[in-house]
Amino acid sequence: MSAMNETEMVRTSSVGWMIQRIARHLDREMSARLAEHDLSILQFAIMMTVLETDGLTQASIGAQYSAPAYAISRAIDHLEGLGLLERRRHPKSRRSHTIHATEKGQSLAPALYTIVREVNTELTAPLGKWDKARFQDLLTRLLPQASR
Amino acid sequence: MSAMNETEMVRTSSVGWMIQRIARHLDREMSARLAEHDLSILQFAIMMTVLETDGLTQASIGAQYSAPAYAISRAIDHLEGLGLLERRRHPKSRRSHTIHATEKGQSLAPALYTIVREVNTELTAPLGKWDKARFQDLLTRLLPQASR
DNA sequence: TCAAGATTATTGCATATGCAACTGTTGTGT
DNA sequence: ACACAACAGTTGCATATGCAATAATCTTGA
Repeated sequence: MSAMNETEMVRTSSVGWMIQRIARHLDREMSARLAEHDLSILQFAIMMTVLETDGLTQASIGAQYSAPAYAISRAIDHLEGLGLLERRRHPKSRRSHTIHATEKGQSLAPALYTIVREVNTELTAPLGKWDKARFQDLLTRLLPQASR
Repeated sequence: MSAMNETEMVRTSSVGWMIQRIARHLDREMSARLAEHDLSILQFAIMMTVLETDGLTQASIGAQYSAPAYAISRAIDHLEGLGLLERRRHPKSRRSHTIHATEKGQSLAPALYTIVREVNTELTAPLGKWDKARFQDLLTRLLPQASR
């Protein structure tokens, strides 16, 4: 404790600081792997969302990540340009679209799953099975807060 | 398990996915509070680093976050413009600078500490004392990986 | 010693991102 | 039915960011 100034104390005791560090590493790792498919992280996240639930509106996709509407709009422009998704008219409302994965989009799924699994495996390598489960549980308890 | 497709399984079992979610929330939270001081998150991180260790070179600051040199360069331009830091000639090498907090920079420290503490308190609110310590320990074990 | 390569920092340019304004549509209250 | 507010999505513009090229300096090894 003798050689530690206040800044260091604030930093080393900060859970947020550590999470940011890890997240930035994950960002770089994911970006590097997604570049091969010409996808940004947000575009990837949207693909995953649409693969999980077909036919969502842009607004409801955005709500999942608290992402602003314009970001979703542009990301879907890109994904539509790649032929992975398509906008269809909403059956009930003329101002919204429903978003659907194309054949090509669905065929990309396995590659995306692989990326997620690999990055996760690498990240959690230092943890044993028990610790990993515990960690996952702790994160889950923090998530609802983060989604507000 | 019946109503869960593969995408959902990949997502919900992904530690990285959860960390990203939490980190984005933290980003927004921090950015909002730092905006008042006209600081980005990187600029804030650099301030913290310099407050912790005075006289580092830009390269060594960058190494802390695996941040590219140009990002440090421009962030320090900004911080110098605000009068929080200053570049001085390195005593041994004419191509590097040493970075120092000004009076004004040092006087900003308490405000920065407060922001870190508040955001952390809010984040870890759902955890009890024991869980929080456990969480911190787990993160610490993942960090070395993330720093590579 | 000195040429070749590595290091430190900066900058021009293209792309990405955030904010605010805009269009078109739907909901609400009178 | 109508005016007005709220909502879904898009886009122009300014700023931020990433990449590659540059300049200056230092290190290394023949």
